[in-house]
Amino acid sequence: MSSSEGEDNVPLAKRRATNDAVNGNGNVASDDPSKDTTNGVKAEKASDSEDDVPLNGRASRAKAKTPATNGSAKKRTATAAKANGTTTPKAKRAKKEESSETPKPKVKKETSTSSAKSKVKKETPSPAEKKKSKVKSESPGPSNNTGEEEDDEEEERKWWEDMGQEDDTQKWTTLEHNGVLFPPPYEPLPNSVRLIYDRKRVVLKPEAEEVAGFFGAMINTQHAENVVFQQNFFNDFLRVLEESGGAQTEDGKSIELTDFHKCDFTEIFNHYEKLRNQKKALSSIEKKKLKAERDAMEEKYKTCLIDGRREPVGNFRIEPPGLFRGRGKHPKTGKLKARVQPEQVIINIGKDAVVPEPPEGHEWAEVRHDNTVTWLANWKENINGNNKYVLLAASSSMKGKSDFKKFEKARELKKHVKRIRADYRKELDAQKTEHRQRATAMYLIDVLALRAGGEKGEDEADTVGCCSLRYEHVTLKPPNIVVFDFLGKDSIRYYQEVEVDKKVFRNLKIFKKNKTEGDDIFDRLDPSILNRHLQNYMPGLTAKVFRTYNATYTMEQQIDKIPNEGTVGEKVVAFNAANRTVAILCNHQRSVAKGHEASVGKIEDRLKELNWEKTRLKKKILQLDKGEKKKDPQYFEEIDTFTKEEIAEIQAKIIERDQIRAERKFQRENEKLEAEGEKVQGDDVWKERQAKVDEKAAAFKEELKSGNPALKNTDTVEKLKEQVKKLEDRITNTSLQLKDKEDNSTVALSTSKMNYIDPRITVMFSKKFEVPIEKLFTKTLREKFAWAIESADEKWRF
DNA sequence: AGTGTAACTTAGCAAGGAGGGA
DNA sequence: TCCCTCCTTGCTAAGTTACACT
Repeated sequence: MSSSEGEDNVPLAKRRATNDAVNGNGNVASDDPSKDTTNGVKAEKASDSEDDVPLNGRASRAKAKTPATNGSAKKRTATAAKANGTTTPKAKRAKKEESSETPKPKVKKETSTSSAKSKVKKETPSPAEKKKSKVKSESPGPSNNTGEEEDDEEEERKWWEDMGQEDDTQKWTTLEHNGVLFPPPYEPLPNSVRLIYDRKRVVLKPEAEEVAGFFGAMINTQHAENVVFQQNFFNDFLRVLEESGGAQTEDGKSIELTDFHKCDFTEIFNHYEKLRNQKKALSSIEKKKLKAERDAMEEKYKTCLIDGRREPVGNFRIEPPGLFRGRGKHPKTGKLKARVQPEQVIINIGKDAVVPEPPEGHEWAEVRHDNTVTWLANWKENINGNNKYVLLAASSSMKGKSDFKKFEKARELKKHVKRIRADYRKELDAQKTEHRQRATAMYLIDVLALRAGGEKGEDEADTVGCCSLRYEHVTLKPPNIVVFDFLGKDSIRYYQEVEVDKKVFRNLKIFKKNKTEGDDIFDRLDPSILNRHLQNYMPGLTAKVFRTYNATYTMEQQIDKIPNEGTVGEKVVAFNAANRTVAILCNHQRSVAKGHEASVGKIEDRLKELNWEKTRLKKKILQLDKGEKKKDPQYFEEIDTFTKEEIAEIQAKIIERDQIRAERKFQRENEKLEAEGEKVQGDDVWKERQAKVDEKAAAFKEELKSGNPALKNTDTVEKLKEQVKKLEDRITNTSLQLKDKEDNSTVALSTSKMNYIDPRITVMFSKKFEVPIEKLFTKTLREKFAWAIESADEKWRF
């Protein structure tokens, strides 16, 4: 709604990220800097120019306060909000709670369902409440839900119409669900399939065999070639082997396994490969039937009831055991990810709901009734000790609300960004190193969209973000070019040569002084310090909000540049180009698809061919009328661009292709005839076909010699010119396609579309440019962003 | 004040299915 | 019509951030 008032933002210069990602298989693509197409980047976004907002007491106070302050976050939040004049929902709540008798529920472990419930009920009798009681009466048995109440759906889904006054410490009032789905038990291999060790087939207990199977099934992947992965797998395998009583040869002698390289998994691999193929080979009817069976069995897990509304559950499946596929140089990659037992799983559910039954003979670790969290179940994973959660699906109102809030927060930042930028510009000169570092980091986060960059442990992959940048990640090229080269989240390489503000350059130089490889550049800074500082400007402001803000802002700028003309297809391409700018800003890469090079090569060949065909047409024109050349010499300039060798090559390719096509066609026709019980075509037919190909080849040869294509007697100058035109269209189209393919080969558009670009921008584009939303959002995305599709119009502004 | 952890959000990859061109 | 490509979908790893704890 807030119309773009300000040019407070110079659009980001185009940058080109490198494709040198780690491919997720632990192989850091060995650096080949020559490959890095690096364009210098001008980074000057936060120009203090025309700063009409008075830098009033607020800013200076915030600044003065920050260093000394160690008051509670709550206090600061309230102050900031007050100073702000804008009473955000959060601030309102804070005020409310201060005055209300009940202190803010400090709930973490113990459940305050009842107290929190009653409190909220008194304060906000929301529409959802009313519905709740209504549905409640309809569905008596909590957990035998099969998704009936379809009637009041439209009503249900419009949570976005009354956003803003909800309590976000309490996530639900009633919650019913059917728990989680465990993976099927291990099915031992048939006796014909064994691990082979030192050329001997060995017998394993199912426990050990399962682990060997995990590896065996993936020996064709990159993981299996990673030495760390092999080591970690083998250690865990040996441990399980020992625990299960060791291995025997087939004649019953016990055998000790000690050397990974003596293991031969081919039998196991072939077995699983066979199963995969069998599954693939099923008829579509059988596949459908199996799917229907699976769906029926999973039905009850797919939804839950929250405050009486039926909501989709996301990952209700407990993660199956396997080998941990840590990314990049993760030290634990390949370790055994153990099977999760019900005894490890905590169920979170409403107090009055029926608790789902654990699998026969088992029990849940705990049944909890914590309404301050959104998860339905959780367990601790054994590799890193992380918690895994069963959460609602992206299309649920719970996720929708939090998405909505995320984007609203980014929009809120728009109001403050000018001042924040002015401040960190000024603070680039601060006396205190801490402040100078903070300002420099803010610059990087704002301009380059870096992540916050928290500290990481020894037992994780060595990746960094802004605050954790080290000496070796930043190279300075005077006067003010900085080369960033580091592995970020997911071990994706960030490589960027950037022209930065002179002060930033100077500061980085200072921060690097007297340090060496391994030392933190920002040694006085970490995300919590940075975020604490940001809270002074705006409640809830953190480093990551800048990524959202800048992504959406950039998208809006890009869209504003698109002319509202042309076909839908052209508009979609333009939209994607805008999207790509954002993806590049956020460094969203993907590894190049396996067949990419080949398929690009194919298109290039095709282009070459088309261009050659064009020169042929023009040569034909000249044969018909030499005078044409005088009329328009430029038009005929290109006719000699191809050397004889190139032409020969192109011709050979065409003939080769024709040959293959002719053969294939002939074969297929015969197969069909045979299937229909008719007589197949004989040699004579084939000879005819072959002759045609040979004829063309001969004509080509002749043409190569003479330099002139043979004319057809239907050819006229006009017709030929028309053909040239058509060819030109095809050429433009094909090169556009090629460019798109190349541009997209290393850039992932989906991540920014899904997580960073306010969907209302896309909806605005859809409406303003009359491009159906289906062309911009997939079905899942449309479900996820239903709130945006309904609430934004063609005038919507970020 | 620093550290650890819970709770989410963000991320790229693999498999599979839909859709489009020869 | 068939194949192949491309895109979606599902999966789970890897981040961030708030907050509890000491």
